Amino acid sequence: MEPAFGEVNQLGGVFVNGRPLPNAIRLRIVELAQLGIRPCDISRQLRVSHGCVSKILARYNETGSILPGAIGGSKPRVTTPTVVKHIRTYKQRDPGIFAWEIRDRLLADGVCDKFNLPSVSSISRILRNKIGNLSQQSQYESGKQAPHAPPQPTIPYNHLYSYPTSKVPTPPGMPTLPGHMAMHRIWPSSHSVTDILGIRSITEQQNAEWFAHSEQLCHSAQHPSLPPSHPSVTLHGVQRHHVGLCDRTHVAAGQWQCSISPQL
DNA sequence: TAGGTCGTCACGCTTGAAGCAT
DNA sequence: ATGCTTCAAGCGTGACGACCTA
Repeated sequence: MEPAFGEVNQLGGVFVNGRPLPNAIRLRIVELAQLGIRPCDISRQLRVSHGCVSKILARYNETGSILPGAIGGSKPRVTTPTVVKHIRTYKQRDPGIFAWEIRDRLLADGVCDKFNLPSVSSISRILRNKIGNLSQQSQYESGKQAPHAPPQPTIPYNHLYSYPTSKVPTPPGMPTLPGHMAMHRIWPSSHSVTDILGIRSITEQQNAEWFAHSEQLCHSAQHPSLPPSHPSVTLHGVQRHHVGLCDRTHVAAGQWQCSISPQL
């Protein structure tokens, strides 16, 4: 089956319906806005719809993060963290316990009522997916951690996109600042828009244009306070120098690394 | 007044967890 | 136990209307 290679919007930009824009573009939107460039100009320059630019900027202003939200899934209607915790406890106390027994105990202990009681299959899934390596984990724990095979970092529920584990996830409690979100992350695996679209070369070229163009826009934009050649831009406490804001050598759509060092 | 800008929303789409069926 | 379906979340686009400016 031939995969869909995205669509082209009215501005000539390539997008995948239903999928978020690459982080590189999202960051560019915020950066250009920080430079004082108007959203309509950003929209035209990045070939992203005005509504999208507006939405991303609004989200950034509200949350301080440019990252897209977690797509898919549904709210934990029954298997809440508390329920999972109790299931884990039951399993630890009695490794041979059956799913239906766990279900009964959840009800008996008042952890759940008849309305939010997980099904047996749900409990089985929890046991398999979330507590499946319990015995292995407890071995590690009892043995003061295995020297190798470090445990996966606990990903908070409803986390944003799970990025490849080789990349550093945003620590819990740490605000998702542009500097941290850090474009050290790459776009999700096979769903990478740039990979799907095969637009890396395009976006690279576009980025080069953006840098050149944004420089012009810096001059033309009503932002006289910004020195045209080496503006210092602060993104939520993350100050960056140089017009490009990122090392050009690091620019590659979807794998955009910025040399950002938070100013402490 | 015309053209540009901006915020908002409906739409069609993707995604993934929960729940159900086999 | 496994595979399928359902559902709810988020995505970007495109269009609309209100507002602003020359």
